[in-house]
Amino acid sequence: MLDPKLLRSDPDSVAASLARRGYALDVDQVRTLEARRRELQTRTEELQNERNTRSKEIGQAKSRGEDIEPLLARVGNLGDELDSASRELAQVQAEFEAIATAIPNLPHDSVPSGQDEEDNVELHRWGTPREFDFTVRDHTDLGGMHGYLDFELATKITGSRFAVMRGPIARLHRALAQFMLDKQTLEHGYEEVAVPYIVNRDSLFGTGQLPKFGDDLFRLEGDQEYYLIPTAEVPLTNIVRDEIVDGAQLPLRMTAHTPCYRSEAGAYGRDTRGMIRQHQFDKVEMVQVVDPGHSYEALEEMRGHAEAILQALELPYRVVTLCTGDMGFGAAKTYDIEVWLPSQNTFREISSVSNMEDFQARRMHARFRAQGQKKPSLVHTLNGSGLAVGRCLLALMENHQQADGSITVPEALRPWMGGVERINQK
RNA sequence: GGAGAGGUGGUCGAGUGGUCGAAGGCGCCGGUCUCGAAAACCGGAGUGGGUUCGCGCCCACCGAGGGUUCGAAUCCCUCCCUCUCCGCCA
Repeated sequence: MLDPKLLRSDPDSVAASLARRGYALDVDQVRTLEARRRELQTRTEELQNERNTRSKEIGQAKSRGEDIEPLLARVGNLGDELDSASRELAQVQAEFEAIATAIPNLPHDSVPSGQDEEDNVELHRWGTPREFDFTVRDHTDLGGMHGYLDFELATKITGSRFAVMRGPIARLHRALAQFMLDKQTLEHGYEEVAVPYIVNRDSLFGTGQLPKFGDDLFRLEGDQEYYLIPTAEVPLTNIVRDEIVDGAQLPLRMTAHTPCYRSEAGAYGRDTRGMIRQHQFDKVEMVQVVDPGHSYEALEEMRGHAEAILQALELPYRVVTLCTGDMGFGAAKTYDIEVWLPSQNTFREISSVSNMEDFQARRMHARFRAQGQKKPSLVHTLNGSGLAVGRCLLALMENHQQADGSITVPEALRPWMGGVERINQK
């Protein structure tokens, strides 16, 4: 959520900034609502003041043993007037709120303008895609050779966009997650957190998935309004919801390995083959809660934490700065890390690292108190994949495949694979 | 599933219709003392919002939402949550 004060005081420059990301803010509507709000709020508060004053007088008169009848008469229909005024005010405020919570974050000045992924700007590349002297198999074929990766089975058990992994591939998947967690906790200073995979509406509102993007979520049946998490960003970031953190404790660095559930509504027909786009996938997520003065340093740092995983796994990748049109709802700036996929002869997203600035913090009322500061201020929140485990698995299979279909385990990963150097096809 | 207890400020905790935004403790900030610190003592400070150039003034907030009343932390209703015991269970 944007700062409502900014939205009120300077809707024109807010609109200009939003226009960069293709969002048309109805400035006239904001102005009209704001004028009405001001009028109604002033009136309501005046009436409340009057009621309070009169009631106090009655109380005092009563305690002195005086007759309160004349005072009661003076109250008249104050209550009715107040009622209608506050009702109208609540309505206008709700309208304003509905508009405000649906507005995406303002892009940072350093974010390139653009419409879609075509306009993203490459920052740098790492590694060189391998030259293969045999016909490259994609991960679906590699995994399918001996039933280590079975999509048909998953379709029977559940439906489309699910996978069953078995044997060495299941182990490789597990090893990757463990490796990533250890890297983030032992080398990059994150605290490992185990979180619920089911969250409530408030949490999803806090990180920005609700109210606008409910279609992308799996909602559970039952009395409670519960949802499966689309990413560990939700439970991790909501740790600081409604909290005032001691400034000395910042930055908070937290990581979690969780499954992620996405309905992928609107993605029909895209990436239907293989495990690029699944309803359920594992991810190691990084979240930082930082002092606003340091959030862009933290963003660069987190990008490095994600890159370190790919480097250790010897997977070529590139980093792009998302353009204004391609950024997520709550992000002020986002880097995507895209891993090389030989079968597709292109780079595919494997991590997304974003600075949300105070966008989520304002929705969550996540604040901190700086040393010696009287007033709490909003924190900045950041999140990034470190990394998507499923996509990492398929990237590893494809990039490190051999002519016979076996897969070389990168050296850095072997300790998590019990020393296994190569996954043979039986 | 059954029975009970409870949700109050950064935190703990008092408060059952009228200057209660709320005692007290802890923690925090400032001061005195000290070479410095600790202790002790004195003082200060809730959060959000409106309005004003500003001092300030005003409004809301005691889990959430309704209701009763001139007036609600306090009474009534609905809901949510937490804890304890029993049952069941990984």
